[in-house]
Amino acid sequence: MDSGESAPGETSRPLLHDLGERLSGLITALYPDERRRPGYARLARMIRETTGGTISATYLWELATGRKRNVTLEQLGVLAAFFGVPLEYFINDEVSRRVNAQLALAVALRDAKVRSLALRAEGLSPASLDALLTIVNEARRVENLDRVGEEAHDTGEQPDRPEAQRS
Amino acid sequence: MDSGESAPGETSRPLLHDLGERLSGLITALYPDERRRPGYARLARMIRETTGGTISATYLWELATGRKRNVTLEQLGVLAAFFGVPLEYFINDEVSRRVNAQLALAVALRDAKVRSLALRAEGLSPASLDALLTIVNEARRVENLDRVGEEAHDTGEQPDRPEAQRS
DNA sequence: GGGCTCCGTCCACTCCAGCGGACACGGCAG
DNA sequence: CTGCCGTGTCCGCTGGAGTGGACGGAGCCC
Repeated sequence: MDSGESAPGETSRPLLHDLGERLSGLITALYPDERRRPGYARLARMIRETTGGTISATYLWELATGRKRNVTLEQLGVLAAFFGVPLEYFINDEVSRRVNAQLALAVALRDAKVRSLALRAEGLSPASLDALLTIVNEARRVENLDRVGEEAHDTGEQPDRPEAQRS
Repeated sequence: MDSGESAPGETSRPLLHDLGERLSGLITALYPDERRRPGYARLARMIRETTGGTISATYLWELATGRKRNVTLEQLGVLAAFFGVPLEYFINDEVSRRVNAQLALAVALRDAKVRSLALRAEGLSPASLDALLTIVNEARRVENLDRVGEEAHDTGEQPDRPEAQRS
C-alpha cells in the first residue's frame, strides 16, 4: 500500500521494517514444531550446504532479534534463496503477505519439489490457497498420513529441507 | 527468461546483477540531455536535500561504475526514494522493465507532480503507456511546447528535479 | 594570463555489517 | 557425578561499505 496508491499527505516513513520479525516468522512457518526446529547454528550450517552462501549463526540471531538490521543485498539474497522466497519478501509488505499464504500450503506438503511447484502458483488468491490447503489436509487424512502441524513418525529420513529454487 | 519461470534443474545463480547499469540507466533516463545532466556531486547534494538520506558523491560513482555492488538496504532505499521507483526496481528484472516503461512517459511530462501521478499507473501494459507517450507528445506539439528528448529553451529556471513524491 | 566552477577519478580514513569464539544453561549417555 | 552436544547470548575482532577531501582537466568570465 505504501508503494501503491497511498493517501495524499502521507508524511510518515514506514521505512525498513521489522526484518527480524519477518525472518523469525519464516523460521517458525517452516518449522511449526518447536521440538524439531533447528537452532541458529544448525540453520546456518543448512544454509551453507544448500545455497553455498554463508551466514554465521551469530548473525542469524542478531538479525532475528533485531540487533542488526541494515543487511547487504548479498546476505539478503542468501536468505531468500534458502527459504525459497523472492528477495522482495523482506522489503515489500504485499509480497510478504502473498508469499505467507503460499508458505502455509507449501509447508503442509512437506516436500521440496511439490513446494517449489506450489510457489509457482503466483497469482492465486489467498482464499484459493487456503481452500487448497484444506483439500490437501483432507487428502492426507484419507491416505492415513499425519496431519500438518505434527511431525511424521518417519523412517529417519529428513524430508524437511528447504531447497533453493530459482531466486 | 532468466528471470521468469526457468527450466527445471536450473542450478546457475543469476545473482545480483548489474546494479551499476541500472543506476546509471536511471540517471540517463531522468536526464536525457547530457549538457544539463548533473554530475555525481550535484546529484548527491540533490539526494540529501530531497530525501534527507545521505549518499556521498564518491559512492554514487562507485556504484554507477560497478566498483562497489554489495549495497545495504538503507542506501538502496535512499536511491529508490530519490528516483521515485519502488525498492524492488534494483533487484527484480520484471519490475525494472515495467517501471522503465513508465519512466519514459514520466520523463516526457517533465513535471514532478505529474510524474508521481504517472507512476501510480501500476498495472497498465507497456503498450498502453507507449500509446500514452505518443498522445502526450502530440499534445505538447499542439501547445507549442518542445518535444521530448530536446531541452526547453526555457527562461533559465530548472524544472528538471526529481522529487520524492511521498515526502 | 589568473581565477572561478563544475566534472570524473582516486586515495586515506571511519565505522559498522558480519564472523569467530567464547560463555552459561539444559538434556542425555556413560 | 562427569563429559558431550546443542541451545541462546554475548564480546571482540576483521574487512569492506560508505565518506571526506584531495587531484588534474575542461569550460567560462575578467
